[in-house]
Amino acid sequence: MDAKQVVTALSALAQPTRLAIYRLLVVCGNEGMAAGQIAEKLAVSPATLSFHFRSLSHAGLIESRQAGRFVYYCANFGVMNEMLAYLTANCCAGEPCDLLNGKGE
Amino acid sequence: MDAKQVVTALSALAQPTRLAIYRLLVVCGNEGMAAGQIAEKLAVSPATLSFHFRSLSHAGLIESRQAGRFVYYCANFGVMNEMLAYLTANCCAGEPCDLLNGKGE
DNA sequence: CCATTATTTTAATAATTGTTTAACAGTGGA
DNA sequence: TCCACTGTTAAACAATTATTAAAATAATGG
Repeated sequence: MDAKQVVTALSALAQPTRLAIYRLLVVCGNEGMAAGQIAEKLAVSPATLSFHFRSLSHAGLIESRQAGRFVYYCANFGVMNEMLAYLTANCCAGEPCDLLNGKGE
Repeated sequence: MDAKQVVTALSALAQPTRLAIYRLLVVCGNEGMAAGQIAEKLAVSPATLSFHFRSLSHAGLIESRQAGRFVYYCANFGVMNEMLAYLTANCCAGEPCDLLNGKGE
């Protein structure tokens, strides 16, 4: 994962509505949740929601699947893991440190 | 850490120059690096750099200390850890899962 | 097929953000 | 004190982004 992709992912999450969408989907796990249900839960208009889905999808943070009339969205954990790895990699020039809760070094 | 703080932190990192600054400081560890050295390394004008420092500082992601004429900046790992925790918390409704590389549940 | 429900697209507007230039403010040495 | 060095601040501009409403597309069941 390169810097550009990380910026795309961070930008996608750096917005209150999109962060709320993502958090909701993280909790839902692989089942995901239908777009309409998310709209209702977060009190966001369908058009606005769709706009934000696009941003999160483009970043690879969420995925969708159609089921009947409904479109289910779910979080893609792989991209999140790669992003976290990028942010914390090579901490403290590789020297032992306890700064990153066991993720560093 | 609440959603608003997380959005602030994510926004701060969601920009190529600021992400580069942060990555550089993560590698530097507690020593940090002087503003001028960062400007040179990243080929960014002092004014632009200062603008971005402000954003990162406001988010709590970096800290500064004056040493003579120089201002040293270093990463604040605590805020990063809190942000990561927020993003991955309560994954899959708390059910066992391997989606978040051992950080979930 | 047609009516209904669900979601996306488009276009317009308002708000936010990044960069540049120039001026300003500390620090330390001559 | 004066001066060079470091870094910050302020104002102006260009570019990007979020939101809304309206129209368009897609899928289902009668």
